[in-house]
Amino acid sequence: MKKILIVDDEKDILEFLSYNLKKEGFSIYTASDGLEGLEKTKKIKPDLIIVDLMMPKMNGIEMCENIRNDKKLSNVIILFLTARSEDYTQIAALDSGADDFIKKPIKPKLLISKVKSIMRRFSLNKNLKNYIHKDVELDIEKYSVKIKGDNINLARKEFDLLKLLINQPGKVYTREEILNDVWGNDIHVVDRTIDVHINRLRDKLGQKFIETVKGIGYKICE
Amino acid sequence: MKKILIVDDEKDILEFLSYNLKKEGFSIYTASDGLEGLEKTKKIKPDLIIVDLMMPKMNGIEMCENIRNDKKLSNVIILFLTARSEDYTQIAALDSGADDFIKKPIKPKLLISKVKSIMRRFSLNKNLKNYIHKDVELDIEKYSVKIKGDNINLARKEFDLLKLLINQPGKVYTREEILNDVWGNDIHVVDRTIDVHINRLRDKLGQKFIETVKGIGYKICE
DNA sequence: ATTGAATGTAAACAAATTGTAAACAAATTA
DNA sequence: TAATTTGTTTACAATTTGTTTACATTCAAT
Repeated sequence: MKKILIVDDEKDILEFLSYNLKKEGFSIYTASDGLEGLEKTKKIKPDLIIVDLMMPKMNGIEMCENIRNDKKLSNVIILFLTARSEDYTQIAALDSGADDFIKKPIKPKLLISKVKSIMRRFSLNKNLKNYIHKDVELDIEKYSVKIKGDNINLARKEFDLLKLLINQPGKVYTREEILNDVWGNDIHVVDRTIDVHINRLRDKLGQKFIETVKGIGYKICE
Repeated sequence: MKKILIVDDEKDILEFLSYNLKKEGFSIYTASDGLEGLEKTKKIKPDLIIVDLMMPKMNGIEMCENIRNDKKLSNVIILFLTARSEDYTQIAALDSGADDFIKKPIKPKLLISKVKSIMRRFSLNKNLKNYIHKDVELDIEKYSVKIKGDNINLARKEFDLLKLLINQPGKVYTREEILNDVWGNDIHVVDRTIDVHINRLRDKLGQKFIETVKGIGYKICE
């Protein structure tokens, strides 16, 4: 389920947006100022953030800049809430890395349509994602993996396998899931093959990065 | 240079937008109705389209839907021009695949900021004039390549291939991407042809400039 | 502690991918 | 037109990657 973080100092707006977006099946999280918003962004890793331009402590633009400067958060979509069409503020906001605007007063139908539309648009480019977990950094576009900044070499299957597991560190992937995702439905290999690849990954990533869950499958340690 | 197609039936607006965007260094193409817009989109393959919602023959939404249904054109960014903030029209437009809106009356500064911002977001540095990476220097206009300042001679395909790869050093280009970009959608050659050209490039640029990513494709070493 | 299933691991083998040279075709130039 | 350059295909060698197997080890349940 897609996660949306809403950041606004006005309680009414938080509730109004929460209500309307929850109805559409999104997981909603809230924060009431920029600092809290930034913290929750790091913790929750939402798919999309709706943030008010004007807030106490840290305004929306600062928050946006902070997020854009953090490699780990670079995939998130940011929508701004603006009171009126303040052109110059918008320019600053766009330059800070915003993806779109929603103008107050907020109209539910347009809001939902906009949120869905922009998510759809972005999910098209989702194979450009990066994953960072602990010391391991995975760049899909470059097909490269770094440990503590040093490049290491993974064979294709090893890469695909790691890519799957690192999607959700902590989640146990069963052998069946792994076979389905990495090998596909058509190709049939003995499931012990997975073990061999896991083994090779451990050689390259360190023994403690991937954990065995006996009788089930494998997971990446949180 | 980035190509922008502007589609509007009002001549004044075409000229106004053309003027402002040309000043910023974009290549501007125009069309005066949806049908013409669609045709020119296919022919020109612009990076971005600015299209009026209300037009004769084929309106903006229909045109947008047509474009979004064509796989070959799916990367283009579409901005809508709307007369007022007509919410229901906007919803339809978003659902049809629009990326953003510009509201009339158009304010040049905001327009340009918006165009640049959205382009930055969707595609990085394509179509620059010169590329310099390590000792290799590539001048698109002169069709020339220098290594440590010395001119070397590349055949056309070799040049096109290098031009693509050097766009994003480190990014792995799959054989499919390469075929699409260097040869185009229509021309079909065996993909081993790429290997041969890579080989020749290596002979000329040095063996270590281009790296093989087995099972995926090629990339330029960072 | 014993047992047996699950997993780790090394090695052998199989398959796939790429490098490379050479032959030929097509395009360009003189 | 002939000569030259460029582009494509092919064949085969070299290399890398993937899979299986066999045996060792671990771990949990008894």
